[in-house]
Amino acid sequence: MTVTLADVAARAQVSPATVSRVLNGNYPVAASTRERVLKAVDELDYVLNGPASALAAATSDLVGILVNDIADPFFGIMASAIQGEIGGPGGRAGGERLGVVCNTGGSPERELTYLTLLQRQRAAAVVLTGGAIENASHKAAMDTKLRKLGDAGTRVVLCGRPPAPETGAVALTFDNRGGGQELTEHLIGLGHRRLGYIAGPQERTTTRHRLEGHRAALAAHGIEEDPRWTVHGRYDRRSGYEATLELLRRDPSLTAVVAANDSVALGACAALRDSGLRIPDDVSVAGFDDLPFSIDVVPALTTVRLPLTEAGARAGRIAMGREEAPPGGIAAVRGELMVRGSAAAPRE
Amino acid sequence: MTVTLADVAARAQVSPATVSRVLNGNYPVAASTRERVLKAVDELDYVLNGPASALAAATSDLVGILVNDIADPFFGIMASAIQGEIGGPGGRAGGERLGVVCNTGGSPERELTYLTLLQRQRAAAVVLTGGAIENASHKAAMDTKLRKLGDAGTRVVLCGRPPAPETGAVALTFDNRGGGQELTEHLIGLGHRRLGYIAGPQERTTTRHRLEGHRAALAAHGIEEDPRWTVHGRYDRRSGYEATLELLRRDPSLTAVVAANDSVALGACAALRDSGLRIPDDVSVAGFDDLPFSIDVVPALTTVRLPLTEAGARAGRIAMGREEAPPGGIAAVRGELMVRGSAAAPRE
DNA sequence: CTGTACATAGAAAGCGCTTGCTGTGACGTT
DNA sequence: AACGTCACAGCAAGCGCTTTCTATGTACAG
Repeated sequence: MTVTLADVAARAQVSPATVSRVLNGNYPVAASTRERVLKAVDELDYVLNGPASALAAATSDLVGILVNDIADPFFGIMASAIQGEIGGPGGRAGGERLGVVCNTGGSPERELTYLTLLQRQRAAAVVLTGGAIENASHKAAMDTKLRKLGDAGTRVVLCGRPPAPETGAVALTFDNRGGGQELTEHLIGLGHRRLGYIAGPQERTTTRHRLEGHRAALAAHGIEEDPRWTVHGRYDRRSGYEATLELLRRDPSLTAVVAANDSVALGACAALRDSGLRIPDDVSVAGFDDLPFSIDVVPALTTVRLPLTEAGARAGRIAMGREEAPPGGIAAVRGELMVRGSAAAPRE
Repeated sequence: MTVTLADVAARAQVSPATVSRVLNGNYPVAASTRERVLKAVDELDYVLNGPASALAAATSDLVGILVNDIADPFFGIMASAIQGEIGGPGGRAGGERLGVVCNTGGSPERELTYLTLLQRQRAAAVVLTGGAIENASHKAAMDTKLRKLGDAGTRVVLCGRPPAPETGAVALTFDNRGGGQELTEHLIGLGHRRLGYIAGPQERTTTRHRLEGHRAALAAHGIEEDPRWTVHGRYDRRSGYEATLELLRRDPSLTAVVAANDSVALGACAALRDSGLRIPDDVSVAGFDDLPFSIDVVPALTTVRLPLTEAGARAGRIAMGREEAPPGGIAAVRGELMVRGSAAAPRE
């Protein structure tokens, strides 16, 4: 029914071994033989049996990409960049690799489940994106899993995630703390003294780091933070809208709103506008990430640019063994402050 | 080094066959035995070897999801919904399935490559989302591939794609044509007579169908279309911005702009605003898809709601064999006109 | 008390591929 | 002229699992 290696071998009048070697190209095969084999492959329309090959070779050509929320461009962009680096040559077969993105939905269980599934498939590499969940037992379980994956020969890369020492995973970490600090310092430099902050979900490293940066900036300038100025929410637009309304309710004298990310910032803008406030005249707004739409909105968003595409591509290359891991297995990726129209000096 | 089925069997004092049966749960095993096996699995921290199992059983637990652009929420939402339905029970193992999303980037070659890779992995199912590319030779190649996949036992589902008869694939098709027509008719009903249209990329079925619907509406109302009123672009915000500027340049008397999708519509809004035009007072804007942010922008977008989540979930269920395919293997999914603030009667 | 049916476990034959090792001619060397 | 050397090609042993078929023990009926 299905065409196998043996069929191709028979047709090309060679042994299965030879066919395998032609397909994998890691053993000398005479040009004429190779040609004959390729012709047979073509004529028979042969498709390699992945599982069989993975079993025999003890590695597969699967590369897993874990994301928190596939519907969020933040992850979409990274996933896209990572996938872009997968599929080129570099592996045993010099062949295509199947880059697969797995959507955890931010759930710790699913994160672990996917890792097991990937482990089961003997994935060639795994890239984990986005912040981690701060929960001791989950972190321990993850670390164990990552170490096992690594031990089994799967290359593990963390992209935009805090490092996990002891697991052998390479980490490309976003400097969320530094970015957050720089952003808030910019606002303070503009003259703002009463700044609302819309944070992401609790228990996520990204949320905590950005918030810490924000607070460090306040502290550095002797601004005492009012607890009412911080609201937690999700990393989406709607959440930004609601949180802003809440912030305004708590303290209408706020002159700036710093959002956990650009989507949230967009929601914040909408809420401010709906409340009859002008941006940046009445209230300044700042985001984080610099997603593509951020330069496009009105007014353009002051934000911190995270090199999502570059970091993703690099993570992909490292995962493919095409680029060396940074010294120590850890590299911090800095954000860049993008000064645009949504933030200006407060009135008078 | 790695723990195998045999190790578990030895530890549990049973045969490998029994362990396999416990794990797959499709053969009677005495409760006490099962317990012993599971205990051994746990103690040894055993992880099934996917490739080996796929080889022996001639099926794998991989489910492929093909998307055009993973960074676009349109696809992200569908992918998310599809994946949500994967992983539950329903398969031979009652076990987890690995839902993997593959990003084609709209490239015909990559589409085909991914399909081959999935075929190679003996995927359990494949869901293709988004419009197809209108190119005879590519379509033929795709159809051949899809038929082969189907013949090999892979369930193939098209979600938001035109049907591919003869391939045996189940199709859930969005009624882009009907939606486009209804939308434009709404605008005409409001009194608009000069409508610009920002279409998506040429050669995509989605683009063509929406545009056809738009034109059908114009024709139905005896409006002769000016060729200057249509501009083609990509399905993103920036493209909408540029196309709108172009439209305005060509004919400043336009009273409405219909966009290929919501992202494009957002870009259009920005361009209009930057041109000093108010929405909807000076120019009405309409989108398509009703992505989450569309209700949230200012003014809220009049658009056609496509039940992305529902359709994706249904496609996922069909792919998993958890829901029956629609009669004839084809179901049309209708869009729903969402009347909101971005479109109003033209002035005077 | 024997015979038949049933429930459960094991033996063993692959699934389709990779790869270490073993030929086997064709060359080049002394 | 005899003998390494090399470049290829083939043999065959698995990789770790599933599954058919068979064996065994137990229960129940006659």
